[in-house]
Amino acid sequence: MFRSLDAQALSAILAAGTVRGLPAGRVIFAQGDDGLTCHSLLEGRVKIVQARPDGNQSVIRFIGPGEMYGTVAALMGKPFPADAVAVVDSVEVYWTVATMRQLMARYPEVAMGSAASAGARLFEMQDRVGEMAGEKVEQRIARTLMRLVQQAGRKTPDGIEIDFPITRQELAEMAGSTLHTVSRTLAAWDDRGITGSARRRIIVRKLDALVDLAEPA
Amino acid sequence: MFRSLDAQALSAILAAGTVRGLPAGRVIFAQGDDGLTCHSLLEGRVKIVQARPDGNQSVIRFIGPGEMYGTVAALMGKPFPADAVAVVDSVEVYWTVATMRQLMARYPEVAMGSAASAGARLFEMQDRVGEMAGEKVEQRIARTLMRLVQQAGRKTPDGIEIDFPITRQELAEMAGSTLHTVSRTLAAWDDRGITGSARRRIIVRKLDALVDLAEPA
DNA sequence: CGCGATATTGACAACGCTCAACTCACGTGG
DNA sequence: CCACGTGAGTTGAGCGTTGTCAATATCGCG
Repeated sequence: MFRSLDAQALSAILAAGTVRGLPAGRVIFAQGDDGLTCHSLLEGRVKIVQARPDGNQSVIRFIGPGEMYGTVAALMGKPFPADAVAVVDSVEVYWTVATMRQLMARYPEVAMGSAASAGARLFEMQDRVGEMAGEKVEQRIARTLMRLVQQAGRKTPDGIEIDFPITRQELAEMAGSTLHTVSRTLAAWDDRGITGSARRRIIVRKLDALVDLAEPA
Repeated sequence: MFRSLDAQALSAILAAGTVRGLPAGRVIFAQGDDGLTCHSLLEGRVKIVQARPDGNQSVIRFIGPGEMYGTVAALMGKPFPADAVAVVDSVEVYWTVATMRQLMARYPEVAMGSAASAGARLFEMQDRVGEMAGEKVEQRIARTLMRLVQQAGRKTPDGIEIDFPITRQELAEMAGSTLHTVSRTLAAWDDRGITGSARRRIIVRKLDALVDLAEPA
């Protein structure tokens, strides 16, 4: 989202905020907190998690380097609707809302960029609502994996690997299922050579097969 | 979203677009069409429906008077991600993207307003993803009804009525279920005096009971 | 008046969740 | 260096919720 800015503007923008390291597991902001800061990830991986009244939680999305988070809530003056947690050691910049508003006024690209990213996420969420509505669990897991591949896939000689550690539990919370079903499903896919999974690591070996699984009959 | 504009600006904005009537059932734009127009509803009710590959469809949301639709896709230069269909005879204004951009430049309130509404919808969709992930059907139907009450509730001596005709099929497509289950559920609620439903009409008699149903044990 | 759209209801099957027991990998501390 | 504990993953059995199939009832509109 900062791609269209020249180096000078970029460093000015960075200088206006605060850069800090985040150890794995660190809670960056919590659901219900007043949205007073805008964040952008420089390095690592952050998950956005929504706690539900019944005690379960659902992973809304993973944030990668270059992406913004917490920004929409902050700009709207609303409380954060979810937690943000670093899943690996990471580095982020954050700004106060006031600063972000000034930056947006001074560099319209920043405003444009975050509007575009909010729009893209809106579409993604609408798609997900549609998917969760009618599809079977296996298809939802397949789609979830496909999204992860797109957002965090790293090519290896063996296939495409999700480039951060993810548990079956988390995958289940994204797909709207349980870690048991995810475990069984992945085991079956591993047997068929579609994926290769180990402790907190997943490799997709046959992306086309995964696409087939996502599209029903 | 036009609330903060004075009368003069408002009529200029209206004059820049085209006003037209929409008979019930009319398709305003279709999923996959290039997003070349921005729309706002003046009167009536429009549903946004996403067709899924398996042939089923899911109702993303209902649009009421004063709300914009199709705008995010148009501004991003993307195809519309869903159909828009008038559910009752309605009246809308629409603008070309180019015109909308000029209006946004001239009246920043317009830009602000649509950003805010996009943000609100993003939150709503995130909530829905969370809900669909773990909740049981009855809870999802309850939440769906609550949303409809908020968006299109009209007070009557008997309770709060959804002010446009809605089928059980549509309710099912919003809640991610089947019309059969919705029918059974509504029948049970009717018996308990929580709702009163008739052909294409739903009245909520005990909103608090509905809220209880939405929150699991 | 008749047909299509909408809704109701029952029987049945199955998908996937819940509960439960167990294995395995890894890191930590004695 | 090994024992232990904890977090992650696997696997099995049983059952409930909910979708599928099917038949019928009702309402409205043309």
